[in-house]
Amino acid sequence: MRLKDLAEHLGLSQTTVSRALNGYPEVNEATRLRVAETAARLGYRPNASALRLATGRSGAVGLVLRGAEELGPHMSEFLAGMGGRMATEEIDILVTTVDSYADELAAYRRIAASQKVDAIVLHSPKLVDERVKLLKDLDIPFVLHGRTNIGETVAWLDIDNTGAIERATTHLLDLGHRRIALLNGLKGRTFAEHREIGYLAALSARGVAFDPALMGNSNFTDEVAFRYAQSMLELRPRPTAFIAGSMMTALGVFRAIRQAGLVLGKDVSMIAHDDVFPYLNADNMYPTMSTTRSSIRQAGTRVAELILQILGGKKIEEVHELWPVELVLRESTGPAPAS
Amino acid sequence: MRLKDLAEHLGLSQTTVSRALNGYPEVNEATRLRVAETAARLGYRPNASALRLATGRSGAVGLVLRGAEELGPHMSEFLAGMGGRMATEEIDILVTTVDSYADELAAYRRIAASQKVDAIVLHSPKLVDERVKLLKDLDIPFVLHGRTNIGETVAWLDIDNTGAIERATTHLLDLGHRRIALLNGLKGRTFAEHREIGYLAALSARGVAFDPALMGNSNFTDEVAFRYAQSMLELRPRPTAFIAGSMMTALGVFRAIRQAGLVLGKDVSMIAHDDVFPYLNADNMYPTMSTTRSSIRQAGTRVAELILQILGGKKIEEVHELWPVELVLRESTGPAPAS
DNA sequence: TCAAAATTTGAAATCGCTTTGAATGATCCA
DNA sequence: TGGATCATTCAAAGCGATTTCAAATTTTGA
Repeated sequence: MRLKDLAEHLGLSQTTVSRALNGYPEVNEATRLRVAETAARLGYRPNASALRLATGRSGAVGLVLRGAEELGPHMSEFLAGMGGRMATEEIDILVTTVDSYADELAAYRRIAASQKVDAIVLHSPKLVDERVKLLKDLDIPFVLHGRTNIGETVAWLDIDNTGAIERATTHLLDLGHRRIALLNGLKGRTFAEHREIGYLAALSARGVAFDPALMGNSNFTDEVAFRYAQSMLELRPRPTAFIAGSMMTALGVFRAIRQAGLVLGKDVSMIAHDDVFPYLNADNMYPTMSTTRSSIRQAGTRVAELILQILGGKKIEEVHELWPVELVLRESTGPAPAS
Repeated sequence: MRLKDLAEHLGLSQTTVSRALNGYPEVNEATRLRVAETAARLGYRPNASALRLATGRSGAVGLVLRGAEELGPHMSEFLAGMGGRMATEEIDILVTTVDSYADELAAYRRIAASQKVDAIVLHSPKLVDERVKLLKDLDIPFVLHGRTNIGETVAWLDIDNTGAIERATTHLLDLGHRRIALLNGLKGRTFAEHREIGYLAALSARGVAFDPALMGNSNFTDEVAFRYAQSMLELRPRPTAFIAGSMMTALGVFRAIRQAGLVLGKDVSMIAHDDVFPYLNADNMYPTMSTTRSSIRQAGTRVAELILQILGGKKIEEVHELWPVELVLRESTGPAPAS
């Protein structure tokens, strides 16, 4: 069913039908009603490609993922959040997976040149990230989830990683812990660097020396976390507290603690960063897990909203949001054991 | 940069340039080279919308997700698998999220009517699933991940859930277990029903009575699994073995076992179904986890391949794949404790 | 050597929509 | 009553590619 067919069916011109459906003012109200009713009855929908060609808008936003690493639980939550918001505007999300960083850059070039999307969501930035420059050169609107390239004008939404980890660390220090391990994200990623800054700031504020052996940088998988925690627990004196970068990490640390014959919340404390996965709940762990909490799904929803605003004409220098992170204390944190 | 610009730049007609780029035979080899070189140098890419309109192919496949529940770790792995394969063909994945089942049906209608995708991946089928009929009516090619509507001609790829759980159950019976709990997926979902069939078959083959109190149907979250396992472990006689529907479920069961002061692999055995998440490894658990294993990411890759075959003209009645599932025994399974 | 065949190129139609600019008829007011 | 204004409608021109059909040029073969 094309517009032409519908128009013939109605005995009207394509022009009028198109206008009627798109809410232009210069069409008789009775006609509009008749058109709307018939279109609905016949299940007419404009052909997406034609519509895009005519309007120059693709009705989609792009998301490029390095498949293996990035399409994990964090991303799927974020995606769910974005999807919810975009769905209400009937905007699609175009997911492109690539294998390498070079491929990622090429993917942006391709997407931009072929005009497949109206905007892009950029994510997992490094402190200095050339993707920003590329997207600017390509002149395609984008919102960054995270922060990068201090000083450069970019639309972004980020959580206060520094503040979160600083508070968590300080809290552990308050409880008497002095050997506090940090299982952080990959070196170079902005969020990981920010967390490190918060961690170091808290330590130095109390005059506690930083021990590089107590910091790990890796992906957030329970496996790597297990290994890290295991070897850290063999140190003497061993750490009495862990700050885990994600709930997945927390699971690994958890196992290592138990395997070492220690009790979480008593011998060893832990605070994990909780991105709020619906299937992995800090409140339902045993013992319940103290966390720094920020819903990554909500962030996805909001990023979608920001994209819509930018497409609506809002200036990117006005689009910045730094979300506070709450510290929720539960059973996994306790006073440092007497040494 | 439009085709027209490129053509002018080259002093050729759009026709010739288009042909040269698309590998038509009737163009001089020297010309073709010149065109290809210039196009590459200038970064020309055909406008996706125009190309789609002209060819009638959208170059995308659709995936409709009920956001909240479905965009979890399983789906993101599957998506990563699909994405990898589709990327090599420069086919996009269009992710649409919806809130309800009714919305899902409406989404398919919309997608089909607006011709946004060339094919659809249908997933998470129920034993009887009206979405199949809808997609057939809409006359849009699709591949089903899973199975449904026995007897109906559909292209599908599924794993042998029945066989997997039957073997797992049988193995536990062999170890002397008689009270075996099954934490299954949602009632009505094909895979869950298939697993139940395998479970019941194994029990009845050994003359072990089925106890409804030992079966749970729910989503695969560690939280629900924890609750189920917790209450099952309060039964007397209590279950001595668990079959967990996923690795997330296993984590919950794990915690419940430990909370009850029991030891996994000794007091209680467990076999979990492992979809092979890169961030949650059965080999690295403590104790290591016995599993029925089948990579959902590989399934995604293969489903993408099947879609390409169908788009290439392969008949859907020739597209069926039933994948065997391996049983990998590790430390979480042991002989039933003397009662 | 010259008509026929093969090679190479291009003009214009097409895909299905939006939107510009013009036309039609109805309404208004002096 | 008649010119100006308003409200509706439509024909046709894009949007940027592919593809049909025709034309120009070269090559072939008797």
